Amino acid sequence: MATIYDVAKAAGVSAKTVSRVLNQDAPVGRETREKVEQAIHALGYVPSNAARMMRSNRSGIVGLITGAISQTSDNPELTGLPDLFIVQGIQQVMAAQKKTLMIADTAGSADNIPHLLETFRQHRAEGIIYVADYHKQIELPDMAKSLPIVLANCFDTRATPSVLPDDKLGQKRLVERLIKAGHHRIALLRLPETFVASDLRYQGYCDAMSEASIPFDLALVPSTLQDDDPRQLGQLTEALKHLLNLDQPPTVICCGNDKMALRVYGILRSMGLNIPEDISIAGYDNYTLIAETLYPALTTVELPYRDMGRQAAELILDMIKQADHPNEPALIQGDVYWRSSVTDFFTTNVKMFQQ
Amino acid sequence: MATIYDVAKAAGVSAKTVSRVLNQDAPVGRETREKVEQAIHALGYVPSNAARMMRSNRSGIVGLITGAISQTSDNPELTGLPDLFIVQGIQQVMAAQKKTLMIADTAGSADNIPHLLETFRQHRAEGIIYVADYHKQIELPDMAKSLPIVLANCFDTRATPSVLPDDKLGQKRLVERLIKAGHHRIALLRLPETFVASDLRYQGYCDAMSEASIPFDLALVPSTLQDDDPRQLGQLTEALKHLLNLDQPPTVICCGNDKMALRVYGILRSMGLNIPEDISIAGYDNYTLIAETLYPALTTVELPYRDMGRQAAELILDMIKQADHPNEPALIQGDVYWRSSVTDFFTTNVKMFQQ
DNA sequence: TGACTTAATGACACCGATGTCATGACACCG
DNA sequence: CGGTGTCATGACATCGGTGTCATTAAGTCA
Repeated sequence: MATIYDVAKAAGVSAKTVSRVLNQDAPVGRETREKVEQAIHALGYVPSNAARMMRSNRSGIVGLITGAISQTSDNPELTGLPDLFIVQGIQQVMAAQKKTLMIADTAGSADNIPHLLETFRQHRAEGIIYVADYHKQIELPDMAKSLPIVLANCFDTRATPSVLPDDKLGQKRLVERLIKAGHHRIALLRLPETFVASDLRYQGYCDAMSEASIPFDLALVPSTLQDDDPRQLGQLTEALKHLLNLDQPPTVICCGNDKMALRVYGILRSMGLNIPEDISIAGYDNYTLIAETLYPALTTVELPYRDMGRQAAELILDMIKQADHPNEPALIQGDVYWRSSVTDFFTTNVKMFQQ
Repeated sequence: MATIYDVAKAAGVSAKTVSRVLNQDAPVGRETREKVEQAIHALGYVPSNAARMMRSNRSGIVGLITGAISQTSDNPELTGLPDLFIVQGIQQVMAAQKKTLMIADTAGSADNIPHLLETFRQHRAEGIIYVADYHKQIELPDMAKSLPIVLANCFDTRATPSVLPDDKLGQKRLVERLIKAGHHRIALLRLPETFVASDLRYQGYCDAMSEASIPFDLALVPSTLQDDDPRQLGQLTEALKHLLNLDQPPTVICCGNDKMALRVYGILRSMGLNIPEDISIAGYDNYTLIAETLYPALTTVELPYRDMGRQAAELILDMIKQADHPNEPALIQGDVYWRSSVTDFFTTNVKMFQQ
């Protein structure tokens, strides 16, 4: 591969002049510039990042640790790779800032993290973003303290800067919207309690109900589900039967996530019920593959992954520039996507065949 | 950040000796080694990849170009991010070989590719893998020729080494398995013709039917579908009505992919039909989020993404070592996943509630 | 017209590792 | 006891860029 000296020789100038042409950091004569540019083109010269880095001591590299690539199989309930959208948001910001994103993954085991950090250090990464596959608490090894670090979709006990989805507000907004559509008997099928989001969304549900002065009814919130798949189907069926057999059955069921909603669709239909004529269904996540493909399309709340990614990226870039960092997690809001799986009692026009 | 000289000074030895301890490429006295190791630990020293790279001229970096991170929205039919599994397979191999994977994405536009290649060159990437989001033909800029390159999930007209899913064989195996289960009237709902896979799978279907001496019936293969979402639902409904109204209706319908199968579930149920009692359904892709979550779980063919990734990674590493490269695309087989959406007429035990 | 600025360019050191070569201390062999 | 080989270590050059400083020529101002 050609070096700057090869270019210099070919153009009949000094290496430093070639450097000036490349970086435009000092005036270069028109003719000289053209000669140099020709030589660069002719030789197919591309400057070596390594050499640049050595001199400047700035790598322009931001490290990203995720289990997204090599899927974490510890929780089969959530193997949807949605966290990839976070990576996408990060990538967008990094590309715009001409930073290089170096992605490493945990291969499903947190034990690999120290090794990944080591690799990032070797490459002189300027900061690190850790992305979790779902909203959860984590604990990073001490080693991670020497570099600016941002957590996305997770948090720890040391107040490491983090970016999180606002699950509480999201569920609250959904329920508010359901109430506005004329629903009063609103059921909530919670995620397993092991998920941080489970409790936050429950709080959001309670807040919305209480602000609308609808008395809380525990019968509408069956106990949380187990997360191992084979049993969930049976539990779901039980929970649904329970809800449907109430004196005042719900008019709408909020599912813990879109995947659960997909299951609920199947079970309800096997019971001979139509959605949304007999009962309305809402999800959470706005996992579009499910939410938009289901028939009828699913009303749900977005998990604002891309936004979270962008925020996390901007945060780490700020922290790299100034060693400053926020103390509170950034909560990112997700919108309600209103689709045809929920009846709006105040809209006569019930669309049957619309996506 | 500490340098090798800092370590040398702290340990009272020369930089070269520290280097020897690090690389274990020459004998070092026991005592000296311990002093050096202590100094490394005390200073938190991590060797600079950039400096190493300059000397050795080997970066250990493999570049990866994909639209997976920033989703390609040009084909909303397939926005499932499945190609991420390919990246996962690649990552596995690279990590095992201690190579660093540098991931860049096209941000949805092929125009960015030259810029990405430039960046990889600056980092002195030793080879490049291009990953497509679905099986398709592509055309890379000429620029790409100077570096070893492997295409995954796509191919070009210049016989660039590539790794592809064996769509023909996959569909053939599925149909063979259906026939073995007692099905003779097998319908195929094809993907839009714009997809390479559409035709290959059609061929696989025909091969299996003809090898089983089942006469080909065009009525069982309605014309391919359009790929714009809103119209597809209507078309699907039409196609299904057509199939169900035949004198000899199919006992099983093969859908172009799992997502289409998800739609078909919804439509058939709204017609009052039960799966698989009234009609069996099969998909393609083994998109587990759909295939395993659907009720009943979906029989489908795996798109062997992880394997393709691994193959592509091993191929590029071979090409880096020896400038050798294969002329024929590597076709990767995917298994049939037999689940409860298809009736097996030779098995009395029809499981109803099993995933 | 002399002092001073600005443009245009090159010589040289330096960033942090490692390859090459040299050196001194022993051990072993005949 | 001198020659040869291995161990243990250091001095120094080198990889490919860029920062610093020097130099020359040309233009500007009082």
